[in-house]
Amino acid sequence: MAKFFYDHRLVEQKCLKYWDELSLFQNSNLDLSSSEQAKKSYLLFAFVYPSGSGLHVGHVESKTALDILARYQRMNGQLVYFPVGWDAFGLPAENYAIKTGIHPNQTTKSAIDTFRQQTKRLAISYDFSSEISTSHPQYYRWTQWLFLQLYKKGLAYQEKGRVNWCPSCQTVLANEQVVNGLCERCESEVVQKDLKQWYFKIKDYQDELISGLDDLDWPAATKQQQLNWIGRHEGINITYPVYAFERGDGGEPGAKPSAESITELTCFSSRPDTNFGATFVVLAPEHAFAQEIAKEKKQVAEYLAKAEKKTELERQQEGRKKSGVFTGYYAFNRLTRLKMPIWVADFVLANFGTGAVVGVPAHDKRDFEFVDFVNRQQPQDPLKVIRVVAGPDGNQEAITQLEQVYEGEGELLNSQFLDGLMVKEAIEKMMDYLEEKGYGQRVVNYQLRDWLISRQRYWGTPIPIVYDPEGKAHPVKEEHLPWTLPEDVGFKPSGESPLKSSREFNERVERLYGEGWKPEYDTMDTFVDSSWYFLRYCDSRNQESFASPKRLEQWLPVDLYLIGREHVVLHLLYSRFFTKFLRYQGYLKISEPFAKMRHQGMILGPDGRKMSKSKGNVINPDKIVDQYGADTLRIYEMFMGPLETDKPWDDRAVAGVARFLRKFYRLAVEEIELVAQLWSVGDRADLVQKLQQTVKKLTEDLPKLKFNTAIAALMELSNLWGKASLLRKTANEPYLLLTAQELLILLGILAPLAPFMSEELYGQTKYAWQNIADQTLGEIRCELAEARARRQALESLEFAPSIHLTTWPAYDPALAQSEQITLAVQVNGKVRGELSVDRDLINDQAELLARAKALPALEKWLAGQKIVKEIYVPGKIISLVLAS
RNA sequence: GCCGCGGUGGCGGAAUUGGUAGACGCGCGAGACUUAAAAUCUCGUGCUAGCAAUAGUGUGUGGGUUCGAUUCCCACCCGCGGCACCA
Repeated sequence: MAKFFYDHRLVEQKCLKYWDELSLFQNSNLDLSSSEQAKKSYLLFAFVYPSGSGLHVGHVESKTALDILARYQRMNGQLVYFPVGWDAFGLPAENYAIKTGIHPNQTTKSAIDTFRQQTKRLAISYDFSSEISTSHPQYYRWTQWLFLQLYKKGLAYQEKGRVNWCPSCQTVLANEQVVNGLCERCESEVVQKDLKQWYFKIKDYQDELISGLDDLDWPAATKQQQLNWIGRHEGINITYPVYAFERGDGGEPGAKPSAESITELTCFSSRPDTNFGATFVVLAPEHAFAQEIAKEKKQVAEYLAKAEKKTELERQQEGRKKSGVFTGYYAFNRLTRLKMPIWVADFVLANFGTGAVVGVPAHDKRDFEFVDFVNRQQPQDPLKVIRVVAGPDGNQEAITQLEQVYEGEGELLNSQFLDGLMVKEAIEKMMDYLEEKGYGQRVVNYQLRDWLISRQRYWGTPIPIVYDPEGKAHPVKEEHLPWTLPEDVGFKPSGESPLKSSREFNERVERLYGEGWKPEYDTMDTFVDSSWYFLRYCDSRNQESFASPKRLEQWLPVDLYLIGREHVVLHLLYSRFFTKFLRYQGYLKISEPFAKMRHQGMILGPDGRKMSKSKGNVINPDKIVDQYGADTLRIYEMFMGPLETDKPWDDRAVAGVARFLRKFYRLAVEEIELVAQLWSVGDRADLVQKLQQTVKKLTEDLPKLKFNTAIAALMELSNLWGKASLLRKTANEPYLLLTAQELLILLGILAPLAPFMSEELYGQTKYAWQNIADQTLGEIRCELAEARARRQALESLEFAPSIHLTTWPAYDPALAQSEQITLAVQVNGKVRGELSVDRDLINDQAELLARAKALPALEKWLAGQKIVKEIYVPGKIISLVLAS
């Protein structure tokens, strides 16, 4: 029985060695002729950070999915490029170095080795000949080159900016490392600090980053998230003159300002229709006018100081609780002729719009909350609440409580020339009016900020900038690239960038640029590394440029990008930004890098929660491969459910997949033997039809990434095959269930999913049938003439060196259809019977209706009833409607 | 609060230009093999009633359109993900 036992360890070892010898799928031909170009397929899997803990079952899912597609496409004659690389810079390796003193170079290298070996073990058909790593000088020299191009065009600039600072770790933290206002690592409170930082001017491309989304085949949710992040808001900047009224002086409706205006304030509003309800103005603490007032007014200065000191944690804990201070100044509302007190409050954001807003408490919850705060403080001089939009039911009552604040659509009131209009029209009319009067100007605002790329970290790409003795920044000369990351640094956190401690780095700069020159000590955000890697893949060994124009034109855009949802905002935005920039510089012809994108779901622990070491619910893929083999792991993960949803792990279901593969193997080996021994084909019409249907199903499902249903189809086939095999065992004379050709078809469709087992069975087939020529005809139990013919047929079969180099089997649509069709027969919408007929009759409505009505099962439903309507949906259903 | 996604057996999930709901797998039950267990194999398995044929019922809830709704429309409930004082 040993020959029916699939020894996955042995087979996998053998196959991996064999594929290595064949260099299977390595050294992809990247220079395509124009006729080949139409068949190119560039498949991209999200860049992997090679962590110390090795490959995760989540990686296995997405890598396998793309691998199946890659193999399927190759078998269909497409020219597939499926590259691999490592997002090797980053914090964990550096933190590990801080803890242990082991250099990140070393830990990263060994982590990559582990990942590569694990990936190969899963038969992921990457082209390892083009492998890249972001920490390799031949990669990051081009990251630096990209920085320099941006610098030349003024898109990389330096500015003082707010950063998250962990006082305990003595370092800057990325936003993602701040969890609820606390440092991710040591849980101390994060403070804000002003540091001079490098930025990329992504805002220059904000409109294109919106419009570019239109034609992409991306999940709608992903596009929406990009849009939300960019946050485009149309509105109007309204300018108000500012006066220093005394309390109680003038400023009542209709009153004229008693003095000349001191200055003007501009407020951004997307709801100018409500301006007749505006009763105050609020400035962000960082607003220039607020800063100016602080010089003369102690209270304001104190408030600004307090706001400045507020940590992210305090801000979050406060929630929507309002605070603020009165400036003593008033803005004049030229529409209502009302004086509007100017306050400073930290609920207004400095970096959106103008940093100043006009308060309409009746129609904005935040404004109402602020009024609530102010009127508690100074009940003798309350801020007013004026309703200017009626509720949906025409409700016009005064607004005195937060719950009544109305932000929706409705009819305008108390608004002079806007009265009676609906909000949408009123907005337009008011904007026209304000522009005409010169009180305002239409503008568009964005939530998107420029990209802060400086990191006070060691393990990253050095920023290629040097400073002259006066402290002025200069770009590193291109001939000095790669601007190598020094190795002689201390890892103990000192509050300064680790690069500062490198003697070699400082000496290098003085040697190359002159005495007193200093290097930039910061490194780049690792998002910079990972936002152009798909370009480098096109020509990853090029020494003269980041990739040759020809290669870039041939392979871009990426045909399918499979990526986790966690990268949906920043990574994609940055990659698109670089692509657009390089296009404008003439390096690229495409304006969007990823034509089609899909997201894999998360694989959850058996308890249904996210896998994590602390929860102890992590599944180690290596163990599954050891126990069941790589094919089982691959197929199980594809069978769990749709690729894009989150799915919990189930150990018992893994065993189910292993059972399926073992059974398939046993049946195939059995059949291979018999094909070599005998010729008579038994009764197997069902099986042949099922085979055809299965080929059809896989041909349709695999390109759509619907692997779970494809695998279910294969299981159905093997169930049927198993039954037929069992039946054969009871027969007197053995017969064939599948011919040689049919068996090869079956192995062919299994190949992308189970590359090891299919290869092994293909090898056995080849061996058994090639040796058949040596057998004497006397051993073959059938008619001599037929035997000759069959043997010739077998000998004429051509075998490729590997099943993975064979062609995807075609199916015969006619054979895939069954000769009989089954129609459901409904009476008053309920299924009451079934009608089986020859397919030929499918369009013979009269005959089918007659037969349906004659069904015995329907007798009791139709007896004595009158049929008022008869419906026939070809091939599907017959519906009879009775008189009620 | 806003945006997005989803809700189908004991579990993972199939099936949507509206046409026999529950494919496939897990689990469970029964049986075969075995001294026995494991493994393997066979049969059964939405729920309720019935020995059974069968009938009723059933895709988060309520309503609507239709001969017919998991699928379309309206209202609501619940869960998940993202953003969050963006004026």
